[in-house]
Amino acid sequence: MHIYDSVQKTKLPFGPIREGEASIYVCGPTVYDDAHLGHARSSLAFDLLSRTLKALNYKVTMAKNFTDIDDKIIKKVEETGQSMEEITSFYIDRYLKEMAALGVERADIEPKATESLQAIENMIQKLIDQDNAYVISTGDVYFDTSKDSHYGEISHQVGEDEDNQSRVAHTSEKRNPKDFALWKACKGKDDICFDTAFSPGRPGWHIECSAMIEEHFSGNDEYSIDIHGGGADLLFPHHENEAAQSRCAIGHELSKYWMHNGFVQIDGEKMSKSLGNSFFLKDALKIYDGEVLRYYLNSVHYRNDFNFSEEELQTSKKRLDKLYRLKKRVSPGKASAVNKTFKKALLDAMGDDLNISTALAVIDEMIASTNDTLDTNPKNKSLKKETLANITFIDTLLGFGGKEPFSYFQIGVDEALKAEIAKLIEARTNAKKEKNFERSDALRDELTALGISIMDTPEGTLWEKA
RNA sequence: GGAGCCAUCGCCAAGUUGGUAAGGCCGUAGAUUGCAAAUCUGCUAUUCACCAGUUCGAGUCUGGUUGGCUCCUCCA
Repeated sequence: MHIYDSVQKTKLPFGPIREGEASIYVCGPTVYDDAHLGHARSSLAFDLLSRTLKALNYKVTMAKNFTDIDDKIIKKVEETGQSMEEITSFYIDRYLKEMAALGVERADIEPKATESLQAIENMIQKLIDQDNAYVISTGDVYFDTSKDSHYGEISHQVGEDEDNQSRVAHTSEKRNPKDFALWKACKGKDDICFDTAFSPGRPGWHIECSAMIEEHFSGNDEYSIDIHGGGADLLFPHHENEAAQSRCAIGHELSKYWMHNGFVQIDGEKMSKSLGNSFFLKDALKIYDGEVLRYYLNSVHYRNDFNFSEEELQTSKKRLDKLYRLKKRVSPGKASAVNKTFKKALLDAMGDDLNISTALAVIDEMIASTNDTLDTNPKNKSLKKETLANITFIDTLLGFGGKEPFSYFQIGVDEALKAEIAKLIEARTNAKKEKNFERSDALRDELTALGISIMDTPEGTLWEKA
C-alpha cells in the first residue's frame, strides 16, 4: 500500500504503527445543516481507503467525529428556538442515513464533542500547566504557537513576519498573531457553556480532534494514529493547529500520514455553504440512486478536484450499467472463487494511493473479456461462477455492484408498471412468433414511450428502465 | 500581499522512481439481429497549455510565461 502524504507531498509506502493494523481519524461534519456533495465525496474517499486497507488484510479502526458544539449551531439554536441537542441529533441522523445510501460503512468510533469534554478539558489544562497555553482576561484560552518550534510544518504555511498580511484579525491579548483559541469563555448567562477549572465556556474548533484521538487511540512513542484525513480546506489552519497542540501536550506527533481530499466544484468553483452553490445530498438522492452517485463521486481520484455535472453523472451511470448487464448475464448462480489475476490487478491499483481510474479500467476490461467469451460460449458455467465472485469482490472493495441485477435496472418502476410491461412484452413475443413485425415494433414503441428499453436474448426478452 | 495545487484526444480521465501516451463516453466501419437494443471486433492523441534548458531519451526533471482553482475567515 502506498499513500500520498500531504505533509511530505509525496507518495509513501504505508508502514503502520502496529504491524497489520491501521488507525484512521477523519474529520467529520459540523452538524448544523444538511450534508452536500462535498461531504459525500470526503466520506466516500475515506470509505475507499478503509475498504482497501481491509482488503489488504489490515485490521482497520476508523474514527469520524461529529462537531456538535459550534458557533453556527448556537446561531441555529437562537434562530429556531430548538435545543442544541435537537438540532445536532437531527443532522447526525440525516448524515448517517444519507451516507448509508451511498454505501459508506459506519466508522468504528463516532465521537462527539459534547461527549469528549473531559478529554478536551484535560488536554487544555495540560497545555496551560506546561505554559503552552494561556488564559486571557475574558477567560478565553489560547495556544501559544511560539512554543511549538515545529509549527507550520504540516501546512508549510509558515511566514513569520507577514502577519499583517493575514486576513485574520487578532486581539491584542494574544501573545502571537497565529495563536488560536482552545477554549472560548462564555459571554452571557444565556450562552451555552460548560464548566472547567479555567473558565466556563466551550471548546474551540481544533481541540476536539486532538482530544478525541488521545481518548480513543493508544498509538506508540512516535505517533498517536496512522492516518489523519479530511478535506483539503482543513490542512490549514485546522490540521496545523491539531498537530501543534497534540505535539505539545503529548510529546510526539499526532499522525504518521496525512491525507486530504479535493473539492467538489460546481462550474469550476468550490461548492460551499458560504458561496451558496451547494448541491445537497438529500436532493441528489431524490433524483439519483445512491449507488450511481457513489460510483460517480468516486470515479475521479480523491486528491483531484471534482467538477460535478449531471451530464457526466449520466455517462458514469452507463459504465455502471455495463457491470450490471454482465451480472444479469451470469445470474442466477453460485459464486466460485474470484479470479486471482483480476483480484491482484484491482488491489494493485487501489493500493497505489487509491488509483480508482486504473481500478475501473481493470473492471471494464474484465467485463469486455467476459462478455466476449460468453458470446462464443454462452454456457460457460465456470466462467459465470467466477464472474459472480469477481463482482462480489468489486462490491466488497469498491462498494458497488452488490445489488440484484434485475432490480438494479428497475429502480423507480412500480408494480403496476411492471405488470404493464410484462403484458406488452408477452404480446410482442407473440406477434414476433407470427412474424407480425409491424405489430411487434408498435408494441416496442409503446414500451419506449413508457421509458423502457428492451433487448431480445436467447433467454427471452429482457427490459430495463432507460 | 503570502502559500500551494492543476493544465493529457470533442468530453471525462490514468500515467511511482525519465524510456517512447490506460480506460470510459461520443463518433465511425463491421459481426450479430426480422429491424432494433444489448454484446463483440476494428478505427479514432507522432502527442501531453506555451517557451527555453538538463538528458542518448521528458507528459514525467529545472527555469520562465499564460490560464484555472484552492488555502491564509466557518468550511469536506
